[in-house]
Amino acid sequence: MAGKKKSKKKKEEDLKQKSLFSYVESSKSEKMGEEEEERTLDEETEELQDISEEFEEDAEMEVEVVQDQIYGEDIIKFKKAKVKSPSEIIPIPQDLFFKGNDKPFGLKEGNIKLEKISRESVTSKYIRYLIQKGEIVQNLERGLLLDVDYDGTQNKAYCKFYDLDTGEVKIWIDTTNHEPYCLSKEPISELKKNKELIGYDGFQRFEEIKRMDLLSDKEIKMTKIYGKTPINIGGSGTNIKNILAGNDKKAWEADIRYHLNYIFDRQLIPGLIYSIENGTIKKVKFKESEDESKKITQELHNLFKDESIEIQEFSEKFLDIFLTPIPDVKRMAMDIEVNIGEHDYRVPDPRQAKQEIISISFVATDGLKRVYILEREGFTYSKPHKNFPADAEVVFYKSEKALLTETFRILWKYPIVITFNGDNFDLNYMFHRADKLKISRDLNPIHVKRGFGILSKAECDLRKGVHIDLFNFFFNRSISGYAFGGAYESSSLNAISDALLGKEKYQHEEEIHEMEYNILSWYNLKDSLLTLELTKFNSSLVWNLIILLCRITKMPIHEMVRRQISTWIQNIFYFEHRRRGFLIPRRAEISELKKGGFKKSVIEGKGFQGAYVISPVPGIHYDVVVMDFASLYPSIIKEYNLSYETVLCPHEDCKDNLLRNTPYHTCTHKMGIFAYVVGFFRDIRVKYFKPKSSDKALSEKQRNYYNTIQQALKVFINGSYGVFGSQNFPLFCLPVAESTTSIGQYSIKQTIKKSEEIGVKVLYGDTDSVFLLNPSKDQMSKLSHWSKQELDLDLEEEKTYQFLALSERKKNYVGIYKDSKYVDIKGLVAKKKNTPDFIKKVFSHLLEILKNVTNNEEFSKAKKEIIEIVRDNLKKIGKSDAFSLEDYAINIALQKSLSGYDKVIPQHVRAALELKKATGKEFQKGETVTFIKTKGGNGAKAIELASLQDIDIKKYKELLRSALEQILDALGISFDEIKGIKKMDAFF
DNA sequence: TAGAGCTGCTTACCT
DNA sequence: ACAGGTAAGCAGCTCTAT
Repeated sequence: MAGKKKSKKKKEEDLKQKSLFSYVESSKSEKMGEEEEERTLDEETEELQDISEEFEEDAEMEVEVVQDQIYGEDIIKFKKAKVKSPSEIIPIPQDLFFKGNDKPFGLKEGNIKLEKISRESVTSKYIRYLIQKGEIVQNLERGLLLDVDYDGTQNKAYCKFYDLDTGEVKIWIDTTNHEPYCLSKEPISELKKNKELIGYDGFQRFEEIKRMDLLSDKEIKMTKIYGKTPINIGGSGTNIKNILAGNDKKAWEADIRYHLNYIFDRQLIPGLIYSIENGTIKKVKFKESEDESKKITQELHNLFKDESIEIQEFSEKFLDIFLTPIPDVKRMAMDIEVNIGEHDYRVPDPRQAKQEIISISFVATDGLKRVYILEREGFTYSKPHKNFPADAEVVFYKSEKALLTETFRILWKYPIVITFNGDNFDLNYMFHRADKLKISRDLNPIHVKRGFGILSKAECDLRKGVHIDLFNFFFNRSISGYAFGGAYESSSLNAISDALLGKEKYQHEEEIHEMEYNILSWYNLKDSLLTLELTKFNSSLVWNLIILLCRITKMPIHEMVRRQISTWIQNIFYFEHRRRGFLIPRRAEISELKKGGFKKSVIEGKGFQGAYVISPVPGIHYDVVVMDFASLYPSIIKEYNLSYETVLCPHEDCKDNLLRNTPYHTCTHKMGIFAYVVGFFRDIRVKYFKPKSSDKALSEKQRNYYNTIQQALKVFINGSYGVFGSQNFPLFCLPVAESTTSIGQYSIKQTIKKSEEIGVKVLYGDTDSVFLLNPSKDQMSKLSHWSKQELDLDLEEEKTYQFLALSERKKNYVGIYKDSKYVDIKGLVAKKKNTPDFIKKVFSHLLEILKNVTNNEEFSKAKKEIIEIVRDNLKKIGKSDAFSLEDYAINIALQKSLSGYDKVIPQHVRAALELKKATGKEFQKGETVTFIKTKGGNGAKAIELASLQDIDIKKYKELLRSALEQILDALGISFDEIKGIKKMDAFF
């Protein structure tokens, strides 16, 4: 039955900490401790049939199913296919075969003749086709702006709108005559003397403009230098930027990609609704109900009425962004299966596209459920798999070319196509495979571009529609970390793409190329079902999140889903600069003016000093209250007016406005751009959307929506400090980063002082928290008030431990929550994913005992039991009947490719190299190696090659010892003491 | 020449 | 192309006692 093996008790604390996404965390932790039973195909598939109902009512379940996919632990087990004699082969019923379709599609539709243009991109050709056909949209009532890009052939920006009335994508080309440009501080008269510039082919003309220069806090005259095309401005080779640089002059805003520049200049907001009238686009004020939006507008006005003018003005600009409902759009998920040979461990190279595509599945929001299957020799089909949905259809093809062609027909039809890893695999593969099969490019809907980012080798767009690769989105560090609570961090990225091909880890089961049609079709369809479901669950949470993030970042969807938080934040600030007529500074300008570096980092080689960690008071403590500063760094940035232009501002009268614990001053005239943007996000989340998201007076749908907004905001709030502190951030300003952490250090240190003054002992603390020994309500509120008064920061009660074990180690402790008895483990070896299971088992046994301890008497009792357990387990190591080989396994991730280890070769790398040599298995960056510590040889052996006799008993005893010492230390038990008892036992 | 002692590399964690 | 601080194990080296 669906999910029967998973217990559904949720940890109260998880709920509190992770809000909506807590179920991800809890399902993961439940998985950890459990033995993974083998689920049969039946169980799995029954689950899927119920998926749609389940997703409505049971959030926990959905993600479990999804998790299997993400983790590459797709648990489907198949029986090995039997080899059949020819008489056993039943032919496929004729009516299941594709019957042909002559209707033209793609660029073949209509009788359009296009002249050849060499080196033209496939999208550019499509746009020429639309122009010729008269299908560039001139009038549109309500269009959701999805994408903005640049088209080389037209030399113009173009937009993709989702027509809310027809569900189609409409393409609009800029009609405002926007041109590429960069800026110079030289006057036109001076620039005219530059023969190279004037004579340059790509140069267009000059224009005098004014910009506010934040660094000098003055309005300055500048020259706008127009180029013919974006590549004439920046990029590589000869261009205006380089010509200026060659003459020792600088160009401003020359590195902004054209389509983004276009968005900034036109102040377009992707994700909002626009209308087009006779070629002119206009933002639609979208108001479902006048009263409702008026009320919210009023509430938000009141919220910010005491804030700075900068925040008030900025908040106005976000009304639309938050108030406009997010339309649920028509979309289709798809997935392909490729015929991979036996014993082939490599992921097929999409650019080569050597193997045939044997199956493609489609699932769409309009009810489409379909699988296209290629007929191959030796396979039979009598009826669908018993779990194959009744409303899904299978179509067989005699040729791969027809199969792919018909796939393209569907791809042209849907406005939004969802894949999981389609950039690097599915779409990329189909594009190149189509070339191989000599399918006309005019029918091919895919546009393969060069990729960027950590893992993207390619970016696959659609010429007409929009492609969203969920792999990119889900593995964005901020999305996985802040929005989904780090739930799938432990999975290697490569394992997921492998899981989609369904081969890795399933060597013992039937492989894809051996599957009968009924199994293959169901297997293939299931992936698309899940992929679409990923965008649909929780009232389209993920889709809503994607659109909200587009609106907040002002990035086109194709770019937003593929970029990291630093680019998102950069874009927000560029857009804001342009909105207010601020000059976007050059990176070097900031660093020359504001050098910083007043304190060295604790860690050698880091850019600046970070947080302060209080040395713990070792021992057992009861009734410990943890208080912490609510979003410490963002609060500091807002309250202390930290921004690249305000810290060390040029005004004489600000020079004595020193920031605490730093040699820097900050501006008293205006609020800095970092300060008001981060401040606004923080305030509106904490004071408005977070309370709304749990407001019982609202409908569930509304609460869900507000929760999505507060979750999206959290991404920016939590990510902002890290981005500001990154040397690669174009607006990086060392004194800002230093001031943030330095004021943080000051705040926590003053808090310790104050606590002790009012008679509360501080046991420990890290960055933004203090662990207080049994404080009274009165003492806590005193501390809170003092913090607000003296530090301008909110110090709040976070949690209470009935029991807390501290060792002398920082970032290392075990606490048990007072009410829920939830065991909170931080940093201990036993918690780390590279610790062998048998150690984790012993450890959790100890914790079970500690759970009930509330005072010293109970503790002494527990102590005796613990000594007993440790002694017992030490003896068991290496005994054949005690632990299994898997219990000794150590998992370590490869942070680099195998060849990248040139300084030292760690054990896990040696184990991987040995396994590669023995079996040919490839390891990629990010993948996890599972190995056993062995006597002699390498000292390590991949689990695939090891047996129980190989284990190094001495090493494992050592490991158990050091893991347990972390907690035994705190309990006041010495390991030697335990060993001593063992000896005495042996004596008597 | 084995082993002690050290430094630096590597990974995983905490906030 | 988000930050710094901490713990732990090991690789690889030099030095030293034998």
